[in-house]
Amino acid sequence: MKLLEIIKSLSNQTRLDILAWLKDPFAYFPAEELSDYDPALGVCVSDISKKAGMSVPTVSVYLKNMAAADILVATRKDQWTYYKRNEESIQQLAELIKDKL
Amino acid sequence: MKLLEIIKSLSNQTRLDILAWLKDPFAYFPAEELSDYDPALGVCVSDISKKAGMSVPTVSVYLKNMAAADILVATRKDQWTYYKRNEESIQQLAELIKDKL
DNA sequence: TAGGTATTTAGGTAAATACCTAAGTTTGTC
DNA sequence: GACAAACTTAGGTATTTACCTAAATACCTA
Repeated sequence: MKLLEIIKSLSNQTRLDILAWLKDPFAYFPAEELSDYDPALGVCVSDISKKAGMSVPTVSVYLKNMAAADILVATRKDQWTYYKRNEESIQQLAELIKDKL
Repeated sequence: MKLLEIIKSLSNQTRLDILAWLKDPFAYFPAEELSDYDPALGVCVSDISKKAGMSVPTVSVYLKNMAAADILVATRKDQWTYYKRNEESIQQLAELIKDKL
């Protein structure tokens, strides 16, 4: 668990927002986009970029970095890449801050 | 507690290191600098900058930002500014990540 | 008031990050 | 194979951050 990498992957508002949106997709994404939502997969890049109001490439890189830091998990399926939160990592991060930081 | 501000105040290695050094000053600072160390105050700017191997102004700004984010507490005494960790804030941060992030 | 030490503020350059558009890749469908 | 949809990679500009030196401020002591 590389603390600095994680912190950097979280150090802008959009990235923090994405994490919040993915915590409860039904509260933040339009129902029609979630018609076949699978919690094991998460939400696809274009839906997230739409929600963020940013270009797909920008958001794609954000997500990729967050996945590299192990805060998100990416799953490629057909032509989509889905992202979901890595809850275990997030809890580990909390523990690390609590005990080690 | 402004999460983004806190995260930004922690998003470089030196700042993380400072937090670690202040957790156990006797393990990281030369004994002679700590001859009248007071845990209620912490360590002064110039000692921290020496330990970091960076200029005093650079470290002064780091410390100031971390204090603005409430992660450190600054105390001015005579011509020195001492910094110590804000343990309560750090625990709050851990809780926030655990429950809200 | 003069001079010294500790710190902060200002101002500058270099590197990193934020975003975009355009171009390429992957995968599915006709 | 041609085309479309979703995504990634490349490449560019603008803003932010890193870090320095120089100058200003604060506070002590003679």
